[in-house]
Amino acid sequence: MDTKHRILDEALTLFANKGYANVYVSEIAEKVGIKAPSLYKHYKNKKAIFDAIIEEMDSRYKSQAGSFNLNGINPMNDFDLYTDISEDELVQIGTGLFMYFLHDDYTNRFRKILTIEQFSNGDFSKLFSSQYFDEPFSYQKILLGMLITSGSLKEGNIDAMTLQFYSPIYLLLTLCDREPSREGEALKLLKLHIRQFARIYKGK
Amino acid sequence: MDTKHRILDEALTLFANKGYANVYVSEIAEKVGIKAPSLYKHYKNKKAIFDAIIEEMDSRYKSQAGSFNLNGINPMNDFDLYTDISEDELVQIGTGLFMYFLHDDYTNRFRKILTIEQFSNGDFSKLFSSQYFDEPFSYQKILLGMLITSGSLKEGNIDAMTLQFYSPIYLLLTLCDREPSREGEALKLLKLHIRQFARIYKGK
DNA sequence: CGCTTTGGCTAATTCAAATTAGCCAAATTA
DNA sequence: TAATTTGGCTAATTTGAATTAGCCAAAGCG
Repeated sequence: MDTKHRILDEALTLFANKGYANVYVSEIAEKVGIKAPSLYKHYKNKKAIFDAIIEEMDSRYKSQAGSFNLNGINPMNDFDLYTDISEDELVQIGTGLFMYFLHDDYTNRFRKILTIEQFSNGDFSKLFSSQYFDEPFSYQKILLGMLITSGSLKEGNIDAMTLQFYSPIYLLLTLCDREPSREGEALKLLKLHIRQFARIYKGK
Repeated sequence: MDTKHRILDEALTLFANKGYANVYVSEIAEKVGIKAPSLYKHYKNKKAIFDAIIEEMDSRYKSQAGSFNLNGINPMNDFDLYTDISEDELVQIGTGLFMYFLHDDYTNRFRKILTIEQFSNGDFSKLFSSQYFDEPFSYQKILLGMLITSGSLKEGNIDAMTLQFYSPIYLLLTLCDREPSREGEALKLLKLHIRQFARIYKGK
């Protein structure tokens, strides 16, 4: 990785943990292993570093389309995966996705930045909501809808069901972002949640 | 309200929306209607204003004990309220609590501050988790436990049930904090959620 | 009523962080 | 290989927000 990218990378980590205003240019430089003025050979100023991060975040987001899907595959293609799946498999898929979102290098730092900056910037609010509410919600709603249609799941208010399936994942994700040491506990709860959800709604 | 409190109040609003580091002392002063140096007649420095806010937040939190309870009443006392309650009443209580947490002047600004500062400060992480995860979780777990014991709710994994009941409330609360214009939508979903939850788990 | 405290103001001052200037060696390239 | 570009450095400089100094009028009070 060249210096320009290392700067982005270190800045991303720092911004994610302390917020833009609390990070000094000199801190970023130190992490990269250069002196502050050298940064200016790569970026016009501090804001430009931040903007580059946002742009990167944006382009990754767009390229993966929906958020809570598998490798950018759309719900229709995932259908087979979920149609007649065992409880254990469902737990596997759920925890896999959870772990990916929790630990993926970019995903988790972006999420923290969005969390920190969400109130100060309308674009960030929108992006946050889209990425962590609307997209996963609509994706999972489609999925649950198909499972209901196919008879694998009981009928029920689909929005409520989607909310009940997704919200715990979201809650536990934010818990782990905040207190990584609670990951084990979160994972246990996640599994319980998925199993319970499956049991409640399984069978017509 | 005297100047000293007005400072606290305006600072709270500003910190909640932009984060500590992005708020200038001069901004706070302007909102209060005085000049920046005059602030120093009331507080030693900027940090002291922030600390005063945190102290206030802390003392309010402690005085209300558990978070997601009614007026600081403990679960045992709330028991009667929930024991044999209709679906409509449950929706009323749920939305009432939600609206309170969403709109209460202090509660909602404190929550935003915690959200913004949670990653940079271990105390805030802990406080956030306690206030928006552990406390409401354990409170509601007790309540659900009693409802199960009394036969009003079906058996099921109690942790999973608690998570499924509480998480949507949390998710919708954070959505509204971020995008207040979506309150109507959130409220609709909240009601659907409570009804669906009641139906699924009602009757032994 | 005179004295002191309070809380406002304007005009500095301080201080730290961002940025610029300008030098230089190594890498690239024509 | 000579010329240029790249990317590092140290030593300023700039900038702007926080804070201090010091003045003053009005309110409180002995």
